[in-house]
Amino acid sequence: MGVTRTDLFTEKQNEFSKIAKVFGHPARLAILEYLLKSQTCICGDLVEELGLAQATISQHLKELKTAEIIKGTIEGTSVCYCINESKWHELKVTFNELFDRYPSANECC
Amino acid sequence: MGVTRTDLFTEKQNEFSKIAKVFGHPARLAILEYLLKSQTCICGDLVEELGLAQATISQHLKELKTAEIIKGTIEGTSVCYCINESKWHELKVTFNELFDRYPSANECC
DNA sequence: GTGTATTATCGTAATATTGCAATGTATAAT
DNA sequence: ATTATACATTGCAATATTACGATAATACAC
Repeated sequence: MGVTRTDLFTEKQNEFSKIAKVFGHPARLAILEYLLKSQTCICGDLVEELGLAQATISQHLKELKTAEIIKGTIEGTSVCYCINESKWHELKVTFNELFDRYPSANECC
Repeated sequence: MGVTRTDLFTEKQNEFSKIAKVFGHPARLAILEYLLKSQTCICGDLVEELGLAQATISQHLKELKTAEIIKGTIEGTSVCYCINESKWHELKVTFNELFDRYPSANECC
């Protein structure tokens, strides 16, 4: 017990929840918002921007990269991060597909 | 250590991540999808529908209710659940506000 | 009242996540 | 080659989440 029963759910449900979980931490949201705001790739400033330790930021960046929400390209001694545009658009569609499934004529409470 | 540093982030970031976290579990997604599909309130069938124990379902329902994503109205001895329409629409807007923040002219990697 | 059905809550075990110091790795500059 | 800089990784402690059996709590039927 204590382990998520992914076997009980559909592939889609597991995939979606995995992505949602990445958005489910304020540090990762802060990173994404900073990348959105900066209009370009960010090389390193993140540790100063957020108040977290370098190791912690690195860990969050890794999760964002694993989920393919951001890309990181090595630029000399630093790494430039930016949002993965195609994935970002894909996510917008995915989330909207869920939200739009609300029935227009719902006879409910 | 081990505790999310909510103090470092904006109210909005903390709120958003809290909602995203609710979507971050396949069982809760499965519940929501079932509610979307059923077109009306569901009284209890959820335990049979998903393969999880009653206590576990109840716990997930509680989190969905706490986040105000669903409503539960007592109907005799059972409880009828349905999606909170206004919150649902609000969430769609909130998520789209994030996704639409991607700069149209991004000079990036 | 008693019994039944339905859902909530409690207690607890297993696992996951978060955060950070310390250390490792890789590139650049001198 | 040495040093400095920027990140990544490791190891660990604190906390959170997930799951479920057992046990309430509540409403209904009788």
